[in-house]
Amino acid sequence: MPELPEVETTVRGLRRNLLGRSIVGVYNNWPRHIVNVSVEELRDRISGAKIDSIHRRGKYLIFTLSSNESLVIHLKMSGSLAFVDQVEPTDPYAHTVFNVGGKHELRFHDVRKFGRVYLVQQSSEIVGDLGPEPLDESFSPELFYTMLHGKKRLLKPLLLDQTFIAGIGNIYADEALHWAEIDPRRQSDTLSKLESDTLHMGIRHVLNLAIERNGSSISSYRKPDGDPGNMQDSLKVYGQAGMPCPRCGNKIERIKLGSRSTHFCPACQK
DNA sequence: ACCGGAGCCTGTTAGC
DNA sequence: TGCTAACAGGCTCCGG
Repeated sequence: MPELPEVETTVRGLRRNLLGRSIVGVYNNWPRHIVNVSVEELRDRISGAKIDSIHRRGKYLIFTLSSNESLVIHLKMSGSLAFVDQVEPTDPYAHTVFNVGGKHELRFHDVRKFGRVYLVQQSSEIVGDLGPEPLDESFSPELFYTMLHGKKRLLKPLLLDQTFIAGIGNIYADEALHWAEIDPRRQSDTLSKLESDTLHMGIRHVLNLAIERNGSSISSYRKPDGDPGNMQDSLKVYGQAGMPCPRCGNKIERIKLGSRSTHFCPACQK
């Protein structure tokens, strides 16, 4: 589910409420949620630690603790994080819950249980292999062109490869390619400099717009305050198979690419 | 190096 | 209306 914009929205929402608070307890009812330590060890090591900062890297959330360790969370397909008053009714899908500051909880709600929690000395142990951040200054059009020509792969699956570029998922890959009028079935090293520059712009445009709109809530994604995002209403191709392309009016198609559903307009994406 | 398929889970939706 | 199969925003592992 959540891609870069949804994770970024979550991070921004959590910063407002969590910075400076101490973790006082951990509850878990699905041990596989927590990857590299037991629930007991996690509880022992983070209880009493203060949350010093919250960052995003790709689709990971990184909580830096005063104990000099980092709590790293990946929401995977159906995860969301909610900051709630402890008196809120129990959520049966909140498989991991952090008690923060006594009267509040950070609840990791995750219906499909794919989400993961790690406790590490250095966040690089988890996020070290990720590709560049698409919204960073350092991710230049020139760098992107070089990256694309360093591979011979189908464009769409390449954009989903987190070691190639971090944070893009199925929705925003399709949206960025549509914005740039580029066919998702193209080979990465066949893009001209102009096409590469346009796709670079499309990626940034689509991600920034989605952040501005607090992400896409197609089914389960929620902001930390429980409200949905708004970007789902602005999607041009994702989930729009059979509908007219908003740019040229031709029918949007859905195909499989890299075993992921891919939505595009065969008329205006060349 | 790259691709496709299976697996991890459960809920919702499309189709018969 | 009711059942079944397909599908879902992610990612990893495996074999070819």
